[in-house]
Amino acid sequence: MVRAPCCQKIGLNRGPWAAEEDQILVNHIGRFGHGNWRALPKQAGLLRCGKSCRLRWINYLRPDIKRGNFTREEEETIIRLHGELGNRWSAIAKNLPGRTDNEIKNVWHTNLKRRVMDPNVSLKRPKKNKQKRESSRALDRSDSGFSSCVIDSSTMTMETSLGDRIGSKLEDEFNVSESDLSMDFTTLETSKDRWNSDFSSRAASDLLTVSTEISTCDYVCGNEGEIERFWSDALAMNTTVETPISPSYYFNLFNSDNDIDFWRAILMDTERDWQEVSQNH
DNA sequence: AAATCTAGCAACCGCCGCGTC
DNA sequence: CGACGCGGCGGTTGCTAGATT
Repeated sequence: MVRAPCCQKIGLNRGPWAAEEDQILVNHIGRFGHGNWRALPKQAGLLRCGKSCRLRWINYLRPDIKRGNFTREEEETIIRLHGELGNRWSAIAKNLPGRTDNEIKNVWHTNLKRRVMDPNVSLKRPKKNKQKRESSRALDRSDSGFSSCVIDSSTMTMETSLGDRIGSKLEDEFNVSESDLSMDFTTLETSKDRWNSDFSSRAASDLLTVSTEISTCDYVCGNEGEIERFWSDALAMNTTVETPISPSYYFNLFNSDNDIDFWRAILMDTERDWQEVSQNH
């Protein structure tokens, strides 16, 4: 007896997922879980095969997925584990929380493999203003932009999972030079002097509204005197402090985008999480 | 400005291993 | 023990956006 195909493909949707399909899948799994992938699409009312649903959930919709560019540490881990394990992507993924085997496989083939072949090859910078596919933008809940702001006696480092998006924005619109950004565009590090002389007037209130626990109030960088107060408070602490940045910061940063609904959705989705983190901080 | 090339990555395909009957 | 069903995995494809010519 010939084994039945994994799904009856006639009449089923293929290709990129629509926002409505994502929503249905998320809602269904949220309510009932995913005990049986094959039965799930029928139960949920999706015109997809079970495999497609499983893949979409695991690689994209799962709430614990970490998006954004891979950090240098993650890349080193992949290279090291690939040396030990070979193309066992799922085994490698187990060592990188929030990353999927598919994503690791992609980053290996598009970037890391060449670097391993030729260590002299430079790190490729992410594309500027890269747009996600329409279907993928629909429910980009995991691209929260959650971040940290680390302040020590002489520098401020902002780190973001928004990767090239924030990097491109900073570079293009606020005259932040490449030297101030990390290779993967996830980190902006600046000295107090450079911040004051080069960034604060230029970036003004568009750039930064940092709401942190160290402050007990908001620093609206760019307003007269606020940046000085920011640094004087930071310097007075004389310690390294790590706190989350409010998603409002990103909303302010990107609020000139045409795709305002997209960013508003991210804001709404993450503000709640951020408040929880802040309360526990 | 248009055409072409390239990189990134979501999604598909087919095979495999394991559990069940 | 073998057939079957299912989930999981790795290889590959093909679409899209950005870069280059």
